[in-house]
Amino acid sequence: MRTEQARSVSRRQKIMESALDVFARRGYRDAAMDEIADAAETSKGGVYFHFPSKQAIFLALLERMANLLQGRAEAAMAAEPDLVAKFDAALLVVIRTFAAHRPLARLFLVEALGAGREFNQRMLEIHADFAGLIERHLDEVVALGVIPPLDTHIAGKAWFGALNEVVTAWVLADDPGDLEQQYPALRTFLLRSVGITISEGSREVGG
Amino acid sequence: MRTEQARSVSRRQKIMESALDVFARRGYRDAAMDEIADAAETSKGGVYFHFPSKQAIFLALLERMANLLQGRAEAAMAAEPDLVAKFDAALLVVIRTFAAHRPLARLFLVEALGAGREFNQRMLEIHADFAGLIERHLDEVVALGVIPPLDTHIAGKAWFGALNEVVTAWVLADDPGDLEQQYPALRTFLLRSVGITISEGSREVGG
DNA sequence: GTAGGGAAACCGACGAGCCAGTCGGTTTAT
DNA sequence: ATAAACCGACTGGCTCGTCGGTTTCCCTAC
Repeated sequence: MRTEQARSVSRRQKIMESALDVFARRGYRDAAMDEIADAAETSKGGVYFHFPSKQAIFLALLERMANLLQGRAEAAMAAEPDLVAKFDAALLVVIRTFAAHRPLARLFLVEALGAGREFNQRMLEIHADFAGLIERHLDEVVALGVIPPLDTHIAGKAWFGALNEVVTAWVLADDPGDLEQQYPALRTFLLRSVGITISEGSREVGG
Repeated sequence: MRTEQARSVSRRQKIMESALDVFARRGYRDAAMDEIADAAETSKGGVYFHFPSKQAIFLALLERMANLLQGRAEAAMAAEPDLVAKFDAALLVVIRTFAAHRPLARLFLVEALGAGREFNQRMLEIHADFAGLIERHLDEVVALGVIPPLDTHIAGKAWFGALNEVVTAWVLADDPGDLEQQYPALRTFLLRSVGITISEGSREVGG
């Protein structure tokens, strides 16, 4: 009973890993269920035993990624006392997560948008969640008087958009360099946009 | 001869309009050539007489849009003497263009990303072109000492990304309001990010 | 410790639908 | 008459999801 459940969970996991791989390689539309099944060393029927549809696999992958990112970012922020340091930690965590998982980043940032109407609503929510997270923290910082008042709603969206563009460009590049190298400049830019001016070297990016 | 060419050109135009409509309604993958043909009041063979493939139609649409936007933005900038005013004009033109053509904006910002690997490269170039345009103008402004030095390369990308996110959210929203209302806040945000602080009312948005 | 029953997990051929692009033939304009 | 423009049935290929059947696993009874 216990072992059966465990096996089922691990099969499910394996299918998700394989699906991620195939989706990342082919894109959502061109990923065939047969190929996902092969990659997971099972059959199409086996895949359909664990997931009701192709869409469901993709959605599950999307949720997992969103939760992972948001969880990591919030944990990183919680661990830092200083407000600017909180921000740095979150930005760095997101950039490093994407840097370490380019196919996944591609899936998340590129394929998901164009995969079909069914996914747009969910993507919109995910974007809004992240932008909202930023917005709330900015509100906090404004309330404490650390930075001058500003439209935090648009700032949240704009920050998210800026980060999104930088990572997306890296994802699509033929010869992507090290994404993390873009962190200092992006950090400076974002901080300045809300009225905090800091010399770039004030925090090391050491790993 | 003259009339024949003119007819051919106008047929081509009509096919592009119809294709834009169908692509915007269904998305690239789900848009059938038969439907495009019907919408253009012609047949599939007729469409294939004017375009070699489905991809080619989409690419033509993409180019047209990119040229239109870039042309309008540059013209708007050229017409303004003041540096900040140039920026305002360009931003406003882009926002208004998208605001007036939501389906087209959807196609350009959303569908194009997931339409297939063939389009990613072109999209990357288009993004880079716009970011580069911004970057060059920022360089100019920095050189004149109007704003403090900064990494204009990342700033170009970030500006583009911020604008992109705001417009994309509007494109995907169930109940999109007036995009142009987001202009003042976005403008303030972007200007502040490069070290220019201006009260929001310093330029009216009147149409 | 092992037989056997039942359920969970798995398999893969098949049905059914979809659609880009082709091509031989037809219309229209000059 | 000639060539550009147009038509639409058809081909070839693809793939999601189904379903009847098979295997593997676990648990109980003896």
